[in-house]
Amino acid sequence: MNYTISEIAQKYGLTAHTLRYYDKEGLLPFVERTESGARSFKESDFEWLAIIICLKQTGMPVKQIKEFIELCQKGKSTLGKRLELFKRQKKSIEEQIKVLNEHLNKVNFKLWYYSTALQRGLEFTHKHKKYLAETKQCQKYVNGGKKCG
Amino acid sequence: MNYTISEIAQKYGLTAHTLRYYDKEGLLPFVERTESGARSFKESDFEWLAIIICLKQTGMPVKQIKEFIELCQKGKSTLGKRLELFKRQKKSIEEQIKVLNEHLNKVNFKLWYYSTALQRGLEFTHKHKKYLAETKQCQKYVNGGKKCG
DNA sequence: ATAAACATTAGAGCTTACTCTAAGTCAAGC
DNA sequence: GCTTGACTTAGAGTAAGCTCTAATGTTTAT
Repeated sequence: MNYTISEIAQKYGLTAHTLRYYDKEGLLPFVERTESGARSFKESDFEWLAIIICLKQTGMPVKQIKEFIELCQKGKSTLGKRLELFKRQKKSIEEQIKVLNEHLNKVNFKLWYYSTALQRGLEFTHKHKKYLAETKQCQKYVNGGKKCG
Repeated sequence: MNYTISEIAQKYGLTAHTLRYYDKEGLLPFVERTESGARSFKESDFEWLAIIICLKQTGMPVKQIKEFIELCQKGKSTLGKRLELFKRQKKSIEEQIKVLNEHLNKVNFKLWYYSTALQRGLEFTHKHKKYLAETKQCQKYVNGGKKCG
């Protein structure tokens, strides 16, 4: 079973434009063509697309994804390099998650701050003693006592 | 104690250019100036900078951060809107973390795949029975049985 | 007092990742 | 046979977020 570019675009939540752009950038060398030149995706391409989208969404630039695809094309002599690439990407994702969790704490603090302020109908200032005391308490709550923004 | 733009740039891992750009975009209306016109940051600006960087790193565009800063400038009548803003941002961050965790699974699978392939000195094909069996096993291991890539 | 090392501005330029347009080709249905 | 709609390409345009330049001014150190 073969698929057109717009079927694939829909399946992966992209546009046909974007897929052609990826192709032009060298991300889709595996995609075959019909006699008349139209791209013809097959089931075995799905895994490629999934990994491209994964790398994309974890912040890898298009150029670097292209390099990975090229490594894959070169055969098993590049297995080591590919392993290294994924080790780096794993570290990068873990770091991103860590940063996001820290920011989530900050946002939780702001949520607490604004909902408390709203409840009382007044905006606290940083000189407000009660605010300071409660801030400390909240900090304890949201991130185990570390200082937060 | 007051700080120059490059001191602040260094402290927050930005460039002076970027800080001026943020200022131009309306993100730093609280920054004061010296007699001669140079920006003069003070300690009370640190919290602003921290929250701007937090919103930035959690994917909020500069324009939207500007809107938040403007809300803050308008006083307590905007507390409700600010609360809403942070509720949305919290959801957004949680979604980002969720997506990254899913991708981390995919990357862990690739790590397992490449390190196994390297150990044996051969690249598995998808028709390889042993590969398929082990893929199933690995999938169980990395994400509790959900299909991955 | 003079040079070096900062600061300022407006505005141009760059990169990434699309996003769209124009002009054309091809296959299917009426 | 002709229209419709999906495909193709090259290449222009766009938006975000910087990044840098040029011209100028100010502060600091010798």
